[in-house]
Amino acid sequence: MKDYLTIKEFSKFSGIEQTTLRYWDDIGLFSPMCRNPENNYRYYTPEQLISVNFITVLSNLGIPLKTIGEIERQRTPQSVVELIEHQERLVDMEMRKLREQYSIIHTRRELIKYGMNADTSKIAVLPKDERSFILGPRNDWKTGEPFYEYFMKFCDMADELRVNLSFPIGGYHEDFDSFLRAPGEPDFFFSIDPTGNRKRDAGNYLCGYERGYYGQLGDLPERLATHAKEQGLTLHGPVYTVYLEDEICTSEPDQYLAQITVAVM
Amino acid sequence: MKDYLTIKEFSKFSGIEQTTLRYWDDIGLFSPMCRNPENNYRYYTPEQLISVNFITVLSNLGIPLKTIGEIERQRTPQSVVELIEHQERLVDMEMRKLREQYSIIHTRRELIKYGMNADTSKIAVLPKDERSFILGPRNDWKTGEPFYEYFMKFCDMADELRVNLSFPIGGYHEDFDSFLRAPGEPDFFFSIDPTGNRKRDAGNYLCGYERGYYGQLGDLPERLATHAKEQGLTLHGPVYTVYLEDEICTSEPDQYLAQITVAVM
DNA sequence: TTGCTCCTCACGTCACGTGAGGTGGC
DNA sequence: TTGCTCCTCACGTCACGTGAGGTGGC
Repeated sequence: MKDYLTIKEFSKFSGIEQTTLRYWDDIGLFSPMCRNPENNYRYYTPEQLISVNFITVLSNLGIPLKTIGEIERQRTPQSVVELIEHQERLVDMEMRKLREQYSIIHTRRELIKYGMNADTSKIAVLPKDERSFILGPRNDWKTGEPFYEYFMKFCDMADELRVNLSFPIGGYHEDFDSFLRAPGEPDFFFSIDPTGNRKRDAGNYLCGYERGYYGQLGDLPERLATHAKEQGLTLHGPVYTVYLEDEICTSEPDQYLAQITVAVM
Repeated sequence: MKDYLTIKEFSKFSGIEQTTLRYWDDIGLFSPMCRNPENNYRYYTPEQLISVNFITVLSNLGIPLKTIGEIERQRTPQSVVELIEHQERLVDMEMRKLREQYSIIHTRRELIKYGMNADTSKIAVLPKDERSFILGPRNDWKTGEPFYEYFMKFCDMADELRVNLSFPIGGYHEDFDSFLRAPGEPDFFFSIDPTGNRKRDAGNYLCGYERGYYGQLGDLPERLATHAKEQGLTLHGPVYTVYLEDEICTSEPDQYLAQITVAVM
């Protein structure tokens, strides 16, 4: 005949830690129905197993305990419905955020894995899947202004462009000539965001790699040009520069891995 | 010609608070490229805008800063891929949890709203949609053993039954006779979980309400029986007892709102 | 006596947030 | 002088977690 539960029992049935129950008691959020006056033991009722659950839910949803206490004190069906509707919207936003975080690390992983498995020593024509991205504003390169000025402009516009800067960022030259003229000065930056409005179409791409710090492509541009000429390839459309391995997966800046892709007819 | 960014500028471009940047510097997680020796001002490079992003992502995913620091120090493409794969699984679990929390508050809201809009003064036959639930173990009522003994058994088995106790819980009588014999002693408890394996079918249900504390149904059982007899209704299948308003939305236990439903032929 | 459960303090933790008081260049 | 940015140091916050030291019933 158990009409009261000790803190241990209550903890077991509710799944809430004893320290948490004591803390909730201390701050006046949720207290045992009574105490043993002799030894001050806490005694909970089985009914409290039900009422504690809503606190757990609200707490899991990230609502501060103080707020939960205030809600509890003045709850009515109407106010609880409004609270829940508000929380439903917040959970919805949280889910969107999580999906985006997932997408970011997933995209990152794909790039790194591609780099790990690629034969980075040679230039080749390879089939590529469609990939979405978001294009930034045009970079008007002026002599003297350094690279990062343009990159920071891109960062500064991220909010407006609805770009999350945590997605990998690449360089976009309008055509191969533009790339050859200034490989380190892309006409645009782009964010490799799978929900982006632009697409690099599926198809065959001339593809080359070079290890080194940002913008240090060595003789890769010339090698790509020579390869295209020798093989009689017609290059068309934009040139994409993407770093498959960068500061995220290596601490040696001269080991970053750049990938250049440009569509062949 | 900005080759260095002040903490204010870096904060603006990266979206990270100045206090956070100082804290990350203090704990050695992420420090400015250099300091002004005279006034100790922090100076960041534009490249750091890129490298800080991954820290933000990992932190957003809930990885402790200490762990992020350890990862950073020994990162290789291989280890980062493994880390990301691990995180993808965690994000997946987090999304499941969020969906469940959403489902819990959504179910709660539906019940409360139903109670608020219902005409609780009269018994009526109403069409009901299909509803899923999870049935607990059978309660073998013995004289002397109080209600909560059985309820606690249900709580105790929650883990095995894959029942999340935060979903609303109801009473289930196998048939109307069983309900009439002992309205406060359901043959089973059930959890109103939309992903449950059992279903209360869509169809017409005799439906009555009563305000009062758990199990205090007053003369509702007899009123239901009388109504069914007068209207020539044949009741079949289980009787569901659900509290549409309970301690979650009111602080007055005698104002809880019970709803009884049983299918009519 | 031993083992177990409970108690109350007090202090630690994590990732910052918030002043307080002071500097330095225009 | 005023306004602005930056600094350090110290203390606060939130929701607990972790002992330390002590009680009480079988």
